Amino acid sequence: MFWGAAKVTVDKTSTGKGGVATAVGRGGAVHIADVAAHAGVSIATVSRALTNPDRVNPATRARVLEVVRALGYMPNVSARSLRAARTRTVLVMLPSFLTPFFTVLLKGVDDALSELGYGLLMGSVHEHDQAVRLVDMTAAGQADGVLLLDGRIPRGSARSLAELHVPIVGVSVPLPGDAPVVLVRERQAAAAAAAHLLALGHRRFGYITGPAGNHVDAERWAGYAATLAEAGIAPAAIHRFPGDFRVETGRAAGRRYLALPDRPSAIFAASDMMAIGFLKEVRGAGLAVPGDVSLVGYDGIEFADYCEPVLTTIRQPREAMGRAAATLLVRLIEGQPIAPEERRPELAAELRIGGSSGPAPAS
Amino acid sequence: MFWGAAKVTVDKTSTGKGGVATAVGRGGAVHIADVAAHAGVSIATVSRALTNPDRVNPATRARVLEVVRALGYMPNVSARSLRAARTRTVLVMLPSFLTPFFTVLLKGVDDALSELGYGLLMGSVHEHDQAVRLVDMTAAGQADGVLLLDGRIPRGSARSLAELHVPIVGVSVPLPGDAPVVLVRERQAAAAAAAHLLALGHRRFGYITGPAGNHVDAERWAGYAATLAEAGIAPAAIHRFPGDFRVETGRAAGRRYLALPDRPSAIFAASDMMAIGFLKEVRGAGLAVPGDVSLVGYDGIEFADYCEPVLTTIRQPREAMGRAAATLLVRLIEGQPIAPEERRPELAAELRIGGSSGPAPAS
DNA sequence: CTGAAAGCGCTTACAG
DNA sequence: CTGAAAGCGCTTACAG
Repeated sequence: MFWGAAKVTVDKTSTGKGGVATAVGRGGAVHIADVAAHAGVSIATVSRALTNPDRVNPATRARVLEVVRALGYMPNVSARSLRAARTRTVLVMLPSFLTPFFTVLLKGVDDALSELGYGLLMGSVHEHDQAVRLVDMTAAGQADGVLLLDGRIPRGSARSLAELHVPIVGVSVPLPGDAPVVLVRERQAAAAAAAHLLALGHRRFGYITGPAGNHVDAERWAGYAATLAEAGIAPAAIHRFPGDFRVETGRAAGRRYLALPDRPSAIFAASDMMAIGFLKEVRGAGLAVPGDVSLVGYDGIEFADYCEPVLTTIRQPREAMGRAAATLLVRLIEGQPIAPEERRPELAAELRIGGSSGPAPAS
Repeated sequence: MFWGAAKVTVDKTSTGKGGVATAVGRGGAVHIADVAAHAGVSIATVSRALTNPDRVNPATRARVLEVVRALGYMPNVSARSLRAARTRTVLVMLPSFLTPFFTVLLKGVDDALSELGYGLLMGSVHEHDQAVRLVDMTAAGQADGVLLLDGRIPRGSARSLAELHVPIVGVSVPLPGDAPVVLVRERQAAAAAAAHLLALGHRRFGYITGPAGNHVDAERWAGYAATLAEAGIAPAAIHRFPGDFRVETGRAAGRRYLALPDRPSAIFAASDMMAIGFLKEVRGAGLAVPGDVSLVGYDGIEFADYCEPVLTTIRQPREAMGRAAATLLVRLIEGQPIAPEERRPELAAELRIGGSSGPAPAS
């Protein structure tokens, strides 16, 4: 699924027993020279038949491919990469802990990459030295490009990355220069959440934030606050609960909420995980959702559907985001032209109304 | 995080601007010859200073490493792998869709591998040709060994894998021969679930199964049924709902359950995801959990804690499982001796009582 | 402890 | 359309 050349050499055909088992059995030690000898051609021709089929006489090509199949030959990846100076592999930078959000994004990336004949190397972003390592790995010839899925990458590092001419594409993270970035219309989506809550009659609002400096958090807040402002609610009147997208900070927000003298009746959380944490705490304290407080999350993870009540949320097109980013990166790597207007695709996220949001309490 | 040699050459040191930026800036084109020239030694010495530090004079080594740092040299991975005939990379086979269960397992794998200086290549197992591809990839020199995390691999393929001498370690999946496998005491855990339900007074039981032929499903069923049998409940009297670990099949089980004339009062699901799906359906139909039906899941995913009510479940030591498997595989790859009694470690899984299980209804 | 040299398995101009 | 040959960037016996 992630090794492009596999399409050429294996698949259903080499599943059989016969010569294959023998060949692979002795340690996968079938080399291009073996194929050449069996097919009665030079190794150059074998190589071409595999990587540039149309530069080889059809009959010769057929013979070579038949021998490849019979012997179960698989080109050595290191040798190929070394010589060709490209790995057909992409380094995907993720947070060290794979959340349900990234899991699905990654599936989109994996599927697209696989179709394009590229492999996937995963890199977890731990505390620091992130960007440095990215550059190092690509510079060391381990990958042809980088997919930045983790918005937590510090801006400075992203800048140096771009300057270092490593093909890079971001998802929901602004990159300097003209590096392609797949975006989501965060403001629009957050505005829809605000409009939904306003329509239910709410007038006292809260917001559970993402981590400081995070791009999507800023956008979500901007869309939410702007729409509320249009309805006469000043941003300063919106109670902000600090969070970092994780469930624990949602719980902390819930506890802070419970301690408030004058509680908002509507809460918008910048992630579903935080909404779920908040829900747990306030329901645990005996509050009714949405009877006492309405709640809207963000992301649209599967689990939102299994909350009690079902979480109203903004569904991000995670798989499409991953696919779009992977496709752009491969085009970038392969030097295909990317028009300016294609560099910042903005995908739509949609409000999905569940049971966690309802009419404002009479109060 | 997944590239061993990074420890030698980079980390905090090369973060600076100076020469590094310049060197990396021109495309990472710093080669071992550049380092050798700057340090006034041969490339052989540079190579040794990096891979076999103690075979180099300390003063020479220090000088070389200083130049490496200053130039930001990173050995080319393909060249190194090609020459050394090893990649220091492990291929991890996973289901194509990363569930919360595998996500955490993978984190354990990643952490351990990283500490051991190994990289991680992810392979999703799609429908077929799975094992073939595994062998192909390792045979093609892309990885030094395989970690089998997906119990769905057909036995036959696993057998051929083992016969092909590819270093392989499984998690919760029996492998032929003496290939190491990290196991969990499934029977014991399932027995604990049964004992818990019996203690609550239940006498009518159900079981939501895993996919047909799955090893852990068989073990869980065996432990559950055996314990119930000791209490006088014949296995044939346990209602089996077919499932495959995924949430959808849990929902289907819920619908079947609701249609039953004589409903069991206690259900044990072979996965949390199925328990969550079941919960959703039966609560949606107005049943009370545990008032009408008690529910016990399996896995201990985080989300079990956010269900309403909190799911009683069997918590598997996912991270430890991943770490153990990764460690065994590296030992196998590096030819270190592994005593027979170390080849099948059995980790404990523990019952975690939540709110989804309660006293049997009076009826 | 260090260096010169072979060679890992391929791909790719360069001829023909 | 095909082949001979160079060479990708390293590591590793082999000498010294």
